[in-house]
Amino acid sequence: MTTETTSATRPRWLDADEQDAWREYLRASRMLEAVLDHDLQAHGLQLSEYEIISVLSEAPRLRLRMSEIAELVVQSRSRLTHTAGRLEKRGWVRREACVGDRRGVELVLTEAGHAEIARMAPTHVGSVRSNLLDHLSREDFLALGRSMAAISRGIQGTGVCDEVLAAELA
Amino acid sequence: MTTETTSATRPRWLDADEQDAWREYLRASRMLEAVLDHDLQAHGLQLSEYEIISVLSEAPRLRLRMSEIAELVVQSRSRLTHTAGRLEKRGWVRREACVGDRRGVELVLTEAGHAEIARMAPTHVGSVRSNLLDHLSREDFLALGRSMAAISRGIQGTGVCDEVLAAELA
DNA sequence: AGGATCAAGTTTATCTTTCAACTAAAGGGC
DNA sequence: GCCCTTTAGTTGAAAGATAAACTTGATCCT
Repeated sequence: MTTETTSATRPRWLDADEQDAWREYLRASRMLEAVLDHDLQAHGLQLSEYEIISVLSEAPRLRLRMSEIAELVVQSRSRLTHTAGRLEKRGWVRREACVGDRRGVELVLTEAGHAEIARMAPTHVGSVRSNLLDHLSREDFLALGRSMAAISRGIQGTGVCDEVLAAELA
Repeated sequence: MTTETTSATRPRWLDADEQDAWREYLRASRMLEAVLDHDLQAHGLQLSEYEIISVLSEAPRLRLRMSEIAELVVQSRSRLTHTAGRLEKRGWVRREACVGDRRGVELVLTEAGHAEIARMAPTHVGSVRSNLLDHLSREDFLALGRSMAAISRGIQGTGVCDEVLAAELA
């Protein structure tokens, strides 16, 4: 029996089809990121900044703890601290002390921030549509979503994230 | 006159399923990037650097023009210039004048570079496997590849890339 | 041929991200 | 209560990415 472990052991190569698929994934994901980001730049904002105010806008009292945001948008805590600082400087977001936990900080969406996201959501959605949805059937798109969900569950399950996220969310 | 382009006009929102799929996509793609990048760091190299020497290693005479590389790996020319400089400093890559076009520069994989990629390919493939392939059936994975291919074709087709890549590959 | 235009790469300054070190507050365990 | 470990978040310096200006060489047009 050839030992079958998960990661580095016996790294049998990808076959031609798998390799193509992987290439396409990498290429398309980069293009998508570039084009979505570009479209948001019209509003002077990057995708990763947009994501932050977007999750805030859907949170219960328009507020979330830093660590929750970091987890949701997959950014390191450090990066989030810096980015939040920038958003705060523009007045779209405000820091507040956390009630139960005096170490904690909550990020709150301001009025201005709320107005801002309302203003750019249409553009962004249009952009997601024209660069992603429009090129796939609804079924293919939903299947894509399911596959990606399986991947993120898988990554979280491997314990790899114990290392990475320990580093990533340091 | 209100200028009517494809993207921003009539931005009907995504329905709940579409929205979930989009979220999952974004989240998983970020996690994947983080985890693959992390695994390569063990060899002191980022994914975007690996991609460059990887495409070189598969090119006809282990060499490609800067602009071709930029196109293949979806990086701006400027970024590639900087990154190539770093790789050159490590001795994995070398710049050579381009024969037919005196403006051109070819990036050539050195012996050391070739050895290096041989050394880390197993790790990387293992990482792609354990973080991506292992969580999907072969069919789902190939379907993912097809969908992503459709997306990149779609993005290139919109003419959006006329703006973006003009900017992106500036 | 001669000038305008365009394409390939690089450069420099600026902005963003990462990395490692740090402060401060919770949680245990005893 | 006290010490030890863990968690939350920040900081500052270094590394990397972006943007715009720039150089040089090709092309096109007449």
